[in-house]
Amino acid sequence: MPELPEVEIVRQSLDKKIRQKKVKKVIIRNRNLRIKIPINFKKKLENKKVSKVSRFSKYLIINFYEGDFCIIHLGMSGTIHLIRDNFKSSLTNLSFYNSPLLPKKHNHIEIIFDEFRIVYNDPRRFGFFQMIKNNLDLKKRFLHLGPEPFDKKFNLSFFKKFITKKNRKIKDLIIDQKFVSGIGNIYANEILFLSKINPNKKIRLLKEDQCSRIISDSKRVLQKAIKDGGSSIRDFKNTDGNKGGFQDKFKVYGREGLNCKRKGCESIIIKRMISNRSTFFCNTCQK
DNA sequence: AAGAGGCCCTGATAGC
DNA sequence: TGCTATCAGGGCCTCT
Repeated sequence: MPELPEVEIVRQSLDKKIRQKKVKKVIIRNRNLRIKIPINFKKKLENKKVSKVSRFSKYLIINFYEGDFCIIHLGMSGTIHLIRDNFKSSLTNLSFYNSPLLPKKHNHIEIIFDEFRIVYNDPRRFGFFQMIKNNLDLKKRFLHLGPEPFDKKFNLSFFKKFITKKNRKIKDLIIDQKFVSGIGNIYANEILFLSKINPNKKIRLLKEDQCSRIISDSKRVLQKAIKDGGSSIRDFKNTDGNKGGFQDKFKVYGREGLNCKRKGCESIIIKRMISNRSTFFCNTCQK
């Protein structure tokens, strides 16, 4: 669920809250995430001061003045919650668990600042936290990933390098993070609808203008999602991506059996499995 | 060696 | 009511 736009929205609100703040204390409630939280994790975070929160692809990056970084990936179901601590004594008791904003189960990590804490919740445990010790290691960490859709490197000549003699379906290519990073299943569906390309289309059969179209529509769809989601968040409410405004604007995702939204098209949206993911499209206007 | 498919995990929902 | 099956899909892994 959290794809690049959702992660960017979390980044913006998190950055506003914790920039220039010092981590006072870390509590590990449950170490079991995709990467098990190591014993020394607490030590590596405590007493460090946040310079900013950045992002690459679907990864949040907490930058510290000490020169190291904390990467957070939300996986499928990770959410970050801001809980205000009204009393200093709440550092040692659990009264804040009465907050209606905080789920009762699956809270894994708490990072405590003065007057508030952020709580990482993740029922399915596909997310993870990881400390990175310096800039060089951070670069290495993302070396296997393709450019973001907004990157100048994501252009026609780059695209064409990936399509020679390939028997892959276009849907499979654009959710491949080694090709372009940040696009997940939902936005892949939306991008291909906007581009009028059938998700089953073999990439070797794509015309040049269709490649260009996919490139520009990727940028367009993600940028609009960020704008819509960004305008709907205030303060730091539940950062579940589905709470943003974009889900009402899906043209195809989740719309199996409903009318195609393209003007003049009278077909209905169908659902097929492609690359083991649900794929929604109009078989009439997506060629 | 590219591409298909499986696995990790829990919650929501469907069907009997 | 309570059971089982299926789906959700990001990233990584294995198999052919």
